Amino acid sequence: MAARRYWLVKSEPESFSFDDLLACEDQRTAWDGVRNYQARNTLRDSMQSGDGVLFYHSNAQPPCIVGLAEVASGPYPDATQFDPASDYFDPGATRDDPRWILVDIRATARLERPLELEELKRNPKLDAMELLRKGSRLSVQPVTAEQWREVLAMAKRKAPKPTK
DNA sequence: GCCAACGTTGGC
DNA sequence: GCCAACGTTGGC
Repeated sequence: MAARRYWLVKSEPESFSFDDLLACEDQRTAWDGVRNYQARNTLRDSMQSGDGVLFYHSNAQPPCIVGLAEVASGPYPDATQFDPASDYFDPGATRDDPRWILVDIRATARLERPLELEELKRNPKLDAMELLRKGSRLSVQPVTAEQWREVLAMAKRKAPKPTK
């Protein structure tokens, strides 16, 4: 059995928040709507059931990591690509040759406190995190085991004093 | 609302 | 294959 891996997924809380995930039956949902090839390849080729997931709120005030989740299925086709009524409909995709793949995500725990982007940026141990790279827009991205541990450790520490 | 950084599209 | 135009993401 392969070692557990770690990931970060972004979601705009206005469209789907961590609370929305907690409200789902079994706290799980199909992580649909990803329409970026690099993110698709990660979902399809690398994510495995049981992997750890950091749940990040983008376009939020402030943007922050709010919770933990896990990959709860293997990869399978995103049904929204076949649905003409969906915003995610892709006329170029067919059931025989699906273009977009997803996995299920299940919430496991809310963080002790939200970790704001600003605070993450100030932690030198997270310098190499994909989320913090300038211009990074990937909505599904890898996290190293060290980064995962550091994020969890930060959440257990007290919030830093505001700097402004 | 602005805009930098990317990704995609399509003419050539 | 190049690259300009356009669309999207997402912090600020």
